[in-house]
Order: sequence, then C-alpha cells, then structure tokens
Amino acid sequence: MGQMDGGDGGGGGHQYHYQALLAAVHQQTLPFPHPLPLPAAAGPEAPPHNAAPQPPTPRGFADWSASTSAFSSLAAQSAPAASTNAVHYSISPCYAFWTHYMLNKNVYPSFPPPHDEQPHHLRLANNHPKDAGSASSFGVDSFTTASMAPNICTHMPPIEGPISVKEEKKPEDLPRVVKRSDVLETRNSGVELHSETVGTLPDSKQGHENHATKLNSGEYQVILRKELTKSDVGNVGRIVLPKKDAEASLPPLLQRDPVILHMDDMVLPVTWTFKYRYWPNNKSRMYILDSAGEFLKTHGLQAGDVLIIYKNLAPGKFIIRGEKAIHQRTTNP
DNA sequence: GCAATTGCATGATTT
DNA sequence: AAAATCATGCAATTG
Repeated sequence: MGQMDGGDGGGGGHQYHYQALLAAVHQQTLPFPHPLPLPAAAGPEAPPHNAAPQPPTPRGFADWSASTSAFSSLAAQSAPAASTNAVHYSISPCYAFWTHYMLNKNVYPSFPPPHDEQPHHLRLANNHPKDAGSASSFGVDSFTTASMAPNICTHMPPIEGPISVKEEKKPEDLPRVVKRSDVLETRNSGVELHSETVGTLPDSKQGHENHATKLNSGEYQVILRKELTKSDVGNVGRIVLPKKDAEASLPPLLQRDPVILHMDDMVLPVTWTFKYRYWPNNKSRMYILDSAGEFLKTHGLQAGDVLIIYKNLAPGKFIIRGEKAIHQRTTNP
C-alpha cells in the first residue's frame, strides 16, 4: 500500500513515472526557485488526474505531503502533456532540488543569526567539500551557499565545484558520516539518540514547524554514506554497508533474521522496502542492505555513485538517496 | 533442471 | 605486522 517494494517487481508500471520524474530532476531545465514559501498543503489546484504516484503517508522526510502537493500543484501548472511524462514533472525538480539541497546542506535562509554559535550537528557534519558541489551536481553552478543562506555563510565554505566522489580523503577531511557516527555511537552505549541531538535544540517541539524548522533542528542527519562498488550495483540487488555506520545508526541486528527497513526516497515520492541483515564474517559481521535492486535501477546507480541514508531522528524514519558521481576534471582551468 | 536468491569464504585493502 | 573491513566469487538453497 503505497509502498514500493525495493526488490523484485515492486515498481511495476510506476517505474516509468519515477524514472521520468528522476530524469526531470536531473535535467534541471528551470531556474531554481526561491524556496519560500513552502507550498501550501494540498492546494485546490491539485488535479485529480495528477500523474505523480501517490505517496505513502505519512512521509518520513519532514512532511512529504508538502512535497507531494508541490508535485501536484506544479504539475497542474504545466502545459498539457504534449510529449512525455516528464513534462508533468517539469517543475518538480526545483522543489526536489531544494529538498535535496537543504537536506544535504541542512541550511536555510532563516537560520538563526550568526551570533548564535550553538553548534549545529548537520551543518557541521555537512561542512565537507565532498558535498559542497551537490547543487552543482544539478547543474546550478552559480548557486552558492551564501546566496541561499546568508545568515550562516560565515560558517560554511562556498560551493566550489561539483561533487567528486573520487576525491581523496584527507585526515582533516573526514567524511561527515564518520563525524555523525562519532556522535551516534552513543546509541551503543545506551544513550538515547535524539535526546542528545534534537533535545538540545530550541525548536524541537512539534507543532507548526515546517520543513525548514525540521531541517534546522537537526532532525535529519546523514547516517551513512557509501560509494557503490561494482558488486553493490550488480544484479543481485544487495549493498554492503559500512559496518561502523550500520552499527551506529541503523537498527541493531540482534538475530540473523533480516530487519525490514522502509526508507523514503528523497527525490521520488516512493518508500522503498529493504531487508537489512548481516553475514557472519570471520570474527565480525558484514552488513547488507538487500532488495535494493529496484532502487538502484530506478536511480540508474552505477559503481562510483554514492548511496546516502539520512535519518529522521524523531520518528526514526529513514530517507535514502542515490547520488550520481560527477567526474570532475582533474586539471585546473 | 534452471534461474534466482541467499549464505559463506576468501583474498585484497585499509587501519 | 596484525587485525579489521570489505569486495567479490561461488556454493547452497529455494521456487
């Protein structure tokens, strides 16, 4: 019901919708819109014949209903379909992109003023060149952090270029997931996760908070990031997860039985269903995300692309995203 | 018997 | 140098 099985055949005929949507996201033919105001929920202009698939509810990623209405209302403004399905989503990339960007950067123009030096988990965690080019990965090279988030630009380096997953790691340049894990590892010592993160934030109480507030409150955090290998994207549909991050942030696997994980797609209005399990391996374990074939296929992920899993700490839901690798020129201009 | 899926072992790489 | 991690291939199992 509303969920798309991540494994075999769950996509069915909808897959064309998703792929068209995804294609539109990556085409990025329209100018980037100002992210505010958020689209009103379920606007009256939402067409009953909306081509976008119905999302599962509730959405884990902030309020997917807002996202959905964005898809719906924006689709309604599109010219009547003349050619492909993609036209229905011709503007949705902008919203998806904003979503993508905000989750990636965890920034927002109305972030508290700079004098509030309270460390911000995501902001710090994302302060990493690897992600600095996410906006550019959608072809918006002129889109800078400063222009989007003037209040916090002093905390963040400007976007310098497209993401390059091939970039070498430097010791002082730890991937954010490592930093997140360092915090999240408290889970293994019996400390409640969100009491340490969300609880320290001023606006953690629910109510009228919107996307932005939730993002700023640090509810969404990158918990796992992996560059996909050839075997990950093979036709088996299983992805080996980094042990450290899996143990730190994914549900504990007490038994051999797989745990079913539902993860909202960050870009598409889909909830994927994965089987999360482990294999004994020497004296250790290998953590596997199974039934990922459809997800990989839908996003066209290949070796070198990156899988990113976010966690919404409050309801404990996950958001998953596949990021295509942009192979940056290594020669400087 | 075959294809798909699942489980495991091994070797390469990293820490 | 040893241990840990992980990519990958293959055997075993299942439908």
